[in-house]
Amino acid sequence: TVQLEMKALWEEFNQLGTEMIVTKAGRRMFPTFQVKILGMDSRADYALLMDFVPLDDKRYRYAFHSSAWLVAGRADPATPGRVHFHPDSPAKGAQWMRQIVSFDKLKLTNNLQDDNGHIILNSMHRYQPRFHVVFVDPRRDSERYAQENFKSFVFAETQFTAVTAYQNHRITQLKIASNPFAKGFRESGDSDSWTVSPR
Amino acid sequence: TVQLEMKALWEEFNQLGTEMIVTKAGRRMFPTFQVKILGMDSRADYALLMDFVPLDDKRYRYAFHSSAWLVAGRADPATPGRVHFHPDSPAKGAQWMRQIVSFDKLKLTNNLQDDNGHIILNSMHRYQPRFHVVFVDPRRDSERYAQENFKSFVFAETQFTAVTAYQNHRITQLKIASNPFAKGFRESGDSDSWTVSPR
DNA sequence: CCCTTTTCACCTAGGTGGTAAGAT
DNA sequence: ATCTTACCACCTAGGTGAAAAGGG
Repeated sequence: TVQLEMKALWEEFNQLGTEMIVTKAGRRMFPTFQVKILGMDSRADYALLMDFVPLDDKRYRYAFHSSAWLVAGRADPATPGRVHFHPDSPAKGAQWMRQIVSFDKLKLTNNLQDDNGHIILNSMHRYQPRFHVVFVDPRRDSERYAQENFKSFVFAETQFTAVTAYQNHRITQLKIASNPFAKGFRESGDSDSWTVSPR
Repeated sequence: TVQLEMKALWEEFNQLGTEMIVTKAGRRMFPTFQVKILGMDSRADYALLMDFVPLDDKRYRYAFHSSAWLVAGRADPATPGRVHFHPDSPAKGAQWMRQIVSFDKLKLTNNLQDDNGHIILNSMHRYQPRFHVVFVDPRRDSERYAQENFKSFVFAETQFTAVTAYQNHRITQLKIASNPFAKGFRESGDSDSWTVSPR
């Protein structure tokens, strides 16, 4: 079983309509996708990875006057469907379960020619992150058991719209309030209410 | 075979008598111990690690007037003989050989009660870093082959004296001139001659 | 008009030796 | 006297959204 970390924060973003910045150089996600894993075989090897699937076949635009996302037509041509392996992969179940697994090295880009292994997404499109656990099968013909050695997890509250600049100002405000790296844009209270516990 | 990186810099320090700071919280080495590895089995698993052995059974003090290290008696009681595994261990030979292997997470401490897995050394004592390659033997009774699955490398130019504060001012100057993190203490030329290539 | 790119000040996070005070 | 500790200003390295400029 897998538990999503910072679930309350994800839900707060999701309620407003989460946006994630994509840049040419690659931008991290915030909130960071982090999970707590239980029930692995401590001594077996696993690889952990993520990918992103389109939530629909549409392109969106943001109507500022009504503060709402509108369908703006059919989706652009699909981007190369990349996968991000957690850099500690492969590792023993015991190591994965020891602490929260954080995908903070994952970056999103809109550069179709990206050469850094980042996840390529279309801006103004909606995506659903997926998390996959692959059991590294020691058997010779392990390919044949690919299905049973593969488990996927989807958390609906992590879906988002890719953007090159934030559209919904309330999303911007929540990012500034909750991401430590954006502290420079906080004006007032600074209530610390969303200070993220380290690692 | 194993090649020591930044060999010229190590030799320049060694000629003056290298000193490495030890602190309660742990201090990195500078220069960083880095090696290029050749001749591994690309598909086999290896663990890479370092340890530190006393160069002699003596305690030293520094005579400022003569700018020389003098023997100050017998060594203090030996510290716990710890080992530092490279954090990427274990990994395939191909991955180790792909690029320079850097032990930049290794830290030296004088705290006998250290709880962070750092290397514990006695200040004012001389040490020789050692580098070890362990072949992860897939055989069941691999312990019996420990000897043949183990290779050690010693570079005499990396030996040093552990200190809590620099003694030889020329060592201080060379550290300031060659360590990017000490750039704040450079006064003049800033010739960039010792700028270290990244990673 | 709508969206993207570039640059920037302002942060987090952590590695430097200097310095002065502390310890033995 | 000799060595150690704690704190500091000053760096490296890199993650933020704002703002202005760029592109179709």
